[in-house]
Amino acid sequence: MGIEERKEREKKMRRRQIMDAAKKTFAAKGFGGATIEDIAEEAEFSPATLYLYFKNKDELHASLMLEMLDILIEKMEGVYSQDGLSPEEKVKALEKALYEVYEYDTMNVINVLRFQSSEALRNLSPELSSRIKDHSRNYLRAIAGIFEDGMQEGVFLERHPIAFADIVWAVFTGLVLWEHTKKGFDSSKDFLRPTLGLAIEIISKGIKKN
Amino acid sequence: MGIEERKEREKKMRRRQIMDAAKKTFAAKGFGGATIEDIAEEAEFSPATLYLYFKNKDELHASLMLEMLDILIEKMEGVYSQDGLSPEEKVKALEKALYEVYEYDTMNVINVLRFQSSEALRNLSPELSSRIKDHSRNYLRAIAGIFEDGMQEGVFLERHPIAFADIVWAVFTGLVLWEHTKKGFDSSKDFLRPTLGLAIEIISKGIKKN
Amino acid sequence: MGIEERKEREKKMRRRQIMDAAKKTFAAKGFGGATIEDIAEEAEFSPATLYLYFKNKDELHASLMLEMLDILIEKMEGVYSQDGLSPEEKVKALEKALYEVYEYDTMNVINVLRFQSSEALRNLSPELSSRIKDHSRNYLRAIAGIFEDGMQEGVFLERHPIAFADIVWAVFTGLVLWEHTKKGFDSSKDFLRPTLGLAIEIISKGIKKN
Amino acid sequence: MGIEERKEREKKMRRRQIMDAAKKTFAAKGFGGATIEDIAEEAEFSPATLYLYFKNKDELHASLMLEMLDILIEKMEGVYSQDGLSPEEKVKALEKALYEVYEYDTMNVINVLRFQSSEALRNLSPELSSRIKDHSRNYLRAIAGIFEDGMQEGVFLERHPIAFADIVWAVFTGLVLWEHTKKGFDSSKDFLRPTLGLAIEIISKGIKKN
DNA sequence: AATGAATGAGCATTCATTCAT
DNA sequence: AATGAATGAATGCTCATTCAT
Repeated sequence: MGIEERKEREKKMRRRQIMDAAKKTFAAKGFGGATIEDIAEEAEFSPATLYLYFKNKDELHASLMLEMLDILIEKMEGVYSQDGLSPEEKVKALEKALYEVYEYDTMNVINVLRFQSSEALRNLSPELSSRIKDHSRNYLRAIAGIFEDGMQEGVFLERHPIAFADIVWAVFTGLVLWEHTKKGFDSSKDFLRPTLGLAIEIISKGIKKN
Repeated sequence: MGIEERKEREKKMRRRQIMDAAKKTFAAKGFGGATIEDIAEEAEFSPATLYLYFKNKDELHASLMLEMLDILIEKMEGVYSQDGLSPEEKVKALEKALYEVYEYDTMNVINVLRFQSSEALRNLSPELSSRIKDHSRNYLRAIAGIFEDGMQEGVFLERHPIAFADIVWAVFTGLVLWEHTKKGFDSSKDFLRPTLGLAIEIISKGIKKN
Repeated sequence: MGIEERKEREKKMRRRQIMDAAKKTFAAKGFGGATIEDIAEEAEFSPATLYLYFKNKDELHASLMLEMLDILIEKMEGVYSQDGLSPEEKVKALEKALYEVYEYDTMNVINVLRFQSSEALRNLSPELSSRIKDHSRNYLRAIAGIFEDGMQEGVFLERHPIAFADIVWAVFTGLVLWEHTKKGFDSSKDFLRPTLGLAIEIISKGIKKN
Repeated sequence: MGIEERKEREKKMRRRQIMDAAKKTFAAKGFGGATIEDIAEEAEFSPATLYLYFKNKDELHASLMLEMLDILIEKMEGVYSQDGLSPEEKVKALEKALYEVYEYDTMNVINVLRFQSSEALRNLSPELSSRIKDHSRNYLRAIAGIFEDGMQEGVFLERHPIAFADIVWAVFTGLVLWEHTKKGFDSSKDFLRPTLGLAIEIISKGIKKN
C-alpha cells in the first residue's frame, strides 16, 4: 500500500504542477490567450498529458477558480467565526482578509473575477457550474453572517443580509477589476489598498444603525 | 441637396442597423462567441458589408462601448451640474441615473462592463484604447465633482474625490456583473435595483462628515 | 459630329488616365498587391468606373502590357529596317533600343516581364492571350530578321534565326529581372546598362561566322 | 534507438511527402493559385498537419526553393572545381549542368525562377530572404570563378567576372521562362535544350580573348 | 503513464465585380 | 457617364482535443 500511496501522492503532485503552470500562464496571457500547449510547456508535460489530469481547458481553469474560492471561503468564515470581535470589527477585518487574498495571488484573483463576470461561465459543464455556484454561496453566506449578527445586536441597519454581502463583494470585485483596468491605461501605481480601505470605512459608517 | 441628405440619413440608419444587430449578438453570445457572420445575419447584410461601416470587429464593438460611455458621461454630468441639488441629493440622483442607464440598454451595459474588465482590452488599437480611456476619465470626473463639492461645503469626509468616484463606479459595475452572474446561476429575479439602492444609501450615510 | 469627336476624345483621355494610374500603382505594389480601388483612387475615379473602360483587372493589366509590347515592336522594327546599318551594327543598336525601352518606363517593363513569366498568363481570356502572343511574335521576328540578314550576308553563324532572337530576348528579360532581384537584396546600384552591354558584346563576337 | 531512428525517418518522409505535394501543386497552379488545402489534399494530410512541418505557406515554398538552389550550387561548384578541364570546357560543362538541373525537376525549376522574379519575394521574412540571398550568391560565385580562371589564364576577355556570371544566369533563367511561356502559347515542343546550347556556344566564342 | 502525431471545426478579413440609381 | 453600395467567394491559420503506440 506504500506503493499505492506514493502513486497517489505523485499524481497529486503532477496535478499541482499543472495547476501552477496554468495559473502562471493564465495570468500572463489571459484565459483566451493561453493555449493548452503554452500551459503544457510551462508544466513540462506534453499537451496530451494535461488531459489525463483535467477533462478539458475549462475544467482546468475552473479548478484554479475553485481553489481560489476555497481560500476565500476559508478567509471569510475565519473572519465570521473569529471570537471576541464585534460586528463592526469584523467588517474591518473583512477588508484585511480580502486584501490579503488579493495580495497573496493577485493575478489569479483577477483571473477568477474576470472569469466570473465573463461569458465563458455559461459554457461550463452543469456540474462545474453548480460547484462554483455552491462555493460562491458559501463565502457570501459567511459575509452575510457578519451583518446578520450586527443586526441582531442592533448595531447595523436592518436590511437583507445577503444584499449587504453582495455589496461588499461587488465593491471588492469592482475595485479590483477597475483598478486593474486603470493600471492598464496608465500603468500608474496600485491604488487598491487605500481605495478598498476607504470603501470599507464608508460602508462601516454607513451601515450603522444611527 | 435633399438627395444628399437622404443618402446621409440612410447611411446612418444602416450603421445603426448594424450596431443594433451587433449589440444583440454580443449580448447573446459575448464578444468572443459572436462571429461577424452572426452579426451580419442579424443585421440582414453580408459580412463584407459590415466592413464598409466598421474597420473590424474591434471597432464595431468599441463603437457600442463608446456610445454607452457617452450616455454615461451625459448622465453623470447632468447629475453633477443639476442646479438646486445639494451634494447629498446628487449622490442619490446618481443612483437613479446609473440605474436608468442600465435599464435603458441592459445588455449593452453588461457587454461594456464585461469588456472593460476583460483581457480583450489590451488588444485594442492604441487609438481606440485612448478614446475609451478619455471617456472613462470624463464620467469619473463628473462623479468626483459631486464629492468635491460636498467636501467644499463641508458635508462630506475629506478624501481624494477620485477615490470616491472609483468606489461608486466599482459598486455599480460590481453589482451589475455580480447580479447578472447570480441570475445565470439561479435565473432568479433581478435584484439590482434594491441592492444598488441600498449601496448608495450606505455610501450616502457613510460619507457624511459626522 | 464635333460633339461626337469630342466625346470620343474624352473617352480616350479617361482611358489613358486610368492606364497611367494603373501603371503607377502596379509599379508601386505589383499586380497582386494593387487593388482596383487603389488604382481607381489614383485615377480619381470610382472603382465601378474602371469597369466602363476595362472588362476586368486582367484586361487592364494586359492593355498596359500590349502598349509596352507595341513600343518594343516599333523599336525592334525600327532597328531592323534602319538603312545603312550592317547586321553587326544592328545588333549593337538592339542593345541601345532595348535599354531605351527599359529606361523610358522601367517599372512598366519590369511588370510586363514579370507578368510574362508568371502563372497569371494562363488566366487570361483566349482573345487577350492570342493578342499578346501575336505581339510577341512580331518583335521576335524583327530581331530574328536582323540575324537572318546577317546570315544571308554570310557574316553570322548559320542557325535558326528565331533561336538567336530567343537568346537576345532571354538575355534582356533575364538580366532585367535578375538585376532587379539583386537590387531588392542589396539595394545596390543598377548594373543593367553595363551588363547588358557586355552581353551584347559577347553575343556579337560569338555570333560571327569565324 | 532503433525506434528513435525509425521515427526520425518517418518524420522526414512525411516532410518529403508534403514537399513533393507542394512542388506538384505549385507547379500546377502557381504559388498564388495553390491553396494550402490543395497541397494538403495532394499530400493526403489535413491542412493543419502541414503546419506541423512548415511554419507557413511561405516557408514551405521557400524550402522548395532552397532545395533547388542547393542542387544548383552543388552542380555549379562541381563544374567549377572539376579537375582537368580548361575554362572553355567548363563553360561548356555549365550548359550541361544547368540543363540537367532543369531536366531533373523541371516544374520546380520553373517555380523557383518565377518566384525569384516575382513581387512575392519582398513579402518574405528577412531571415528567409537572406538565406535565399546567400544561396544565390554562392552559385553565382561558382560560375564567376570559372570566368575568373579563364581570365587569369589569359583566354577570356578581361571583364568583371560577376557580370559574366550574371549573363549566364540571365540567359538560363530567361530562356527557361521564355520557352515555357511560348509553350503555353503554342504547346509546341521544348526548344530549351538546343537554344541553351546555342546560347552557350555563342557565349563561349564571344568571350574568347581574340 | 505519457506523448507524438493528426485533425476538425472555426473565423476574420479582402477584393474583384455588379447594379440600381 | 458615373458611382455608392453591396456581396459572394475565397483562404491562411489556430487550437482544443483525440488516439495509437
